[in-house]
Amino acid sequence: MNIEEQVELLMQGAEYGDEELKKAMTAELRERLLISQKENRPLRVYCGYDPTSTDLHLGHTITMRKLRQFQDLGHEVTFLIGSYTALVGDPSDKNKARPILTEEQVAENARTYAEQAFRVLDREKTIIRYNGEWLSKLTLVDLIRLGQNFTVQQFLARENFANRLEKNEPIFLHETFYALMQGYDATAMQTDVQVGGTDQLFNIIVAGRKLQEALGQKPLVGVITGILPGTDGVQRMSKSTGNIVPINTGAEDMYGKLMSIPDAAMGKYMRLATRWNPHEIEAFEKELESGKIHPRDAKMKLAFEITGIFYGEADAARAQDAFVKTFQQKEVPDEMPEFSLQSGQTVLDVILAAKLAPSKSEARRLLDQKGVRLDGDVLERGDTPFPHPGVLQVGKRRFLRVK
RNA sequence: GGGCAGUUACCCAAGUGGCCAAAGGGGACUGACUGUAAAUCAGUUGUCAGAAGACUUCGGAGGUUCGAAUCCUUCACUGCCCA
Repeated sequence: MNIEEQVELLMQGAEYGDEELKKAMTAELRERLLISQKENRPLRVYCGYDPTSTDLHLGHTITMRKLRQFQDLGHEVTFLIGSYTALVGDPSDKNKARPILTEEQVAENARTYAEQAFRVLDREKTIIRYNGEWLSKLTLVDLIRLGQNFTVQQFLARENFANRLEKNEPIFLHETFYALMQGYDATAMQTDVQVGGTDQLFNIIVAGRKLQEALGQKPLVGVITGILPGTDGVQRMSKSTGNIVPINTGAEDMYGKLMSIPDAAMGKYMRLATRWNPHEIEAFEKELESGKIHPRDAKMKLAFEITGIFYGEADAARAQDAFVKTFQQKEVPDEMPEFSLQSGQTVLDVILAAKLAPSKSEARRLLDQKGVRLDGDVLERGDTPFPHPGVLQVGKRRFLRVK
């Protein structure tokens, strides 16, 4: 791959919210890649992760995908665990301050976090570090010196602080430390390139670069990945919005969730979550536009690709198969939980006992809405004894083999 | 430290004594249709009861009242203004 193609790939899906900044970063990246090639020295690339939760979703992995691209091009990638920054809680893109975690929680989370990350990253080529390594050594004097590089106004100008100020929501003093700490990470590792989401723009472009300059280092290139919309296709994927594609709930679930994204969101998913390069995506979109490829089939290909990244091709194929059978041919899936019918149990009892609905009222509602079927026939009543063994379907997706 | 405002269901948000299990929006769920768990349309969305109905819920705890999400006291948390 020549340098120009590399730049194109590495900037795929990047968003800066400002054309000038994007141009500047693209130019700096090109320059660094050229130097790297000439000096035969890999670039030092990192992205920091705060192990504030253990359940990763697809949105968490887009920066990992970006790191992987650097890895595949032979650069040195550090998976930085924000063991210390997590103690502060990143105020970025939050309308509320994050809860502060204990050191034990952070350590525990970090382990599971890294484990899941290796489904995207190349384990052999990844350096794992903890920023407590250097942050724990900073003294109060050091912190004061770092603080001298910034003004309160710079922080207040940040969108998320400005928003909170506007809405009369609290901004805690310790939240301002976060950017300083993250900026210090960049200097401690003598970073060439830092990857992060748009919510990290300030931390990377302002804090990181500025501190590096102050300490006599060449300011890093920030690769700011765009936002991956959730399954609703509009809002950013996040747990609190409830629109996530979890990466740990099985191939079938992932495949299905991906098939539920709106057609319009496919472009973002291709650019941010797949292994496809810019040319492949362009060609793919052309086929889609010209009608050569059906949107449904396009989405299936996309779902297959992403599921394959996390579970391998074999499992992705099985998931696709199950999806086609269940939703396109409306067949009953091969595998489903089983339930042994006990004498005297009513339809409601079975639904509840098998946890197909959270409460009796909910189960009744499903019955009323004709959402409960036994071997394909709609069950109208819930208070009657369970008719006969068979396949019980609740809604479109929940199946139970009653014996 | 003083004054004022706020805390409502998964989230946002209306409600200022009975007509409130609580408007509206988002999300979620179900059905129809389809190209798919896209889009669109319709419906549902506290718990229990076959139903009539009963019970629990509006930051926590007490109280006033025949009756409280709504009034009072107090505690906790948050914001604003003043110091």
